[in-house]
Amino acid sequence: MSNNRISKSVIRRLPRYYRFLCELEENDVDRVSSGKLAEIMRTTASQVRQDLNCFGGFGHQGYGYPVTTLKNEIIKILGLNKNYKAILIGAGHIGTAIAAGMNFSKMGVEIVGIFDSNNKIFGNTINNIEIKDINTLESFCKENHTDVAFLCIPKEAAADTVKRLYNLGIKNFWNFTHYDIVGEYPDAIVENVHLSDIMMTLCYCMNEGKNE
Amino acid sequence: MSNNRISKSVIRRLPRYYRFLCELEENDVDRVSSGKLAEIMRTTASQVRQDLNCFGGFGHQGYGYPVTTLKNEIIKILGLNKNYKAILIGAGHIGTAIAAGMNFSKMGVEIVGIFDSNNKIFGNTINNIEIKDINTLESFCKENHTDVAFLCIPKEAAADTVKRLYNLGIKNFWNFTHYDIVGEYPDAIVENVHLSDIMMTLCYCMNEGKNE
DNA sequence: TAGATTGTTAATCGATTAACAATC
DNA sequence: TAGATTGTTAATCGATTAACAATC
Repeated sequence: MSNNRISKSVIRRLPRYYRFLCELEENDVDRVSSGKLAEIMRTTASQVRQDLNCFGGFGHQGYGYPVTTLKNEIIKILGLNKNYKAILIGAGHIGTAIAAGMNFSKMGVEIVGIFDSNNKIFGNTINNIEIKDINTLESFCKENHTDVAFLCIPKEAAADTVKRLYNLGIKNFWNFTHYDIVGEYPDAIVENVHLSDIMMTLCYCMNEGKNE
Repeated sequence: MSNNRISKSVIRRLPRYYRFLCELEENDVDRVSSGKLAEIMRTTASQVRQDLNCFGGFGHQGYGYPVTTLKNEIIKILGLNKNYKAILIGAGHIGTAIAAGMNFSKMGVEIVGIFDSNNKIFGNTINNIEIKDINTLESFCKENHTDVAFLCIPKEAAADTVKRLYNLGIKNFWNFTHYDIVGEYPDAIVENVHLSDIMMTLCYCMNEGKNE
């Protein structure tokens, strides 16, 4: 797995390759050409070959790519076999949706703790995971290995919470707030999901061309 | 508002400009230079000026950009003043989180209907909006103008639902499913949110560099 | 073998950054 | 006026696409 700086554009496409390869596998397709994969992905055969070649020669000339092998390689490349432990902070609407609605086991990720500041919901469970007092965060993390934190809290609470997490050695974040984690902690690894930004982009696109 | 094809990269940054300009306005800052804005946005002054100039000369040499004016221009550019009417399909975890947790009025968007196929929740409300039987979709849309649909349903239901919506003349989608709307309807305007893809990208980044 | 299809290099395209004259 | 800062053009950088020799 030669890892000489893969661009973010390539990485962002990997989950899509993974999804489509899973579908092909389910349909008992055992090989696929870059052309066919490109068609499914709505891109070019060139891009498919360039992308996959970042990680090694998984294809065979005249044959294409073996579906299952390639799928398994992408699992390893993405690290879906790593069994990451996650904690979720903020059991509000979005936090609950994430914890209850997503299939993390498919990605080798496990939510091991859920925290909130609202004492009315302490002890409630989401998917059999108890909601704990955010004040017990430090003691929990000292006893339970944690790889990544999902931030589903109001923006006002974010700076303080991230500081506490960072001080506990947690540097990986899935951030649903508008707090700029990387601005404050340049070595943090962050994926931001700014739903309202995406909604506004959609507003633009709906509006586009309709201006005179 | 000269609209000769603005690139998607620029559009995706507009909501961030908007957010930071709102913050500046709240702090009673009345002007800002491209350099200062770049610092806040963690980009370059060059990019800020290039971006803003796509839409016209909002700045003044030697002075910078007037915060409130610029903010209001971006509202118009994004179309946050259009009062779009949305319907939400699927009142499960993510649908509920979207309907209950987001501040759409800030973006000039209003959810006017929520639909689901589960008769156990018909009549329940989210933010005072009643959950209706998906079978009443057609009659509802014929009586109520609808600009955009939020798709928060399982993938299996997506193809059929999108077909019904498309046939009702709805071509704008906020898509939380993995169904490929544009593949099927090339003239549809779609923003996809693939949360599991983002999570996998984060897995990669957490994994990165840790491979020998 | 002939046909298919890869891996990889070269060409193109687009986005970002730098530079600087214009001007408030 | 001098200093600041824009608007805009040119240079650079990166990502995508095209082309083709290698080879299964």
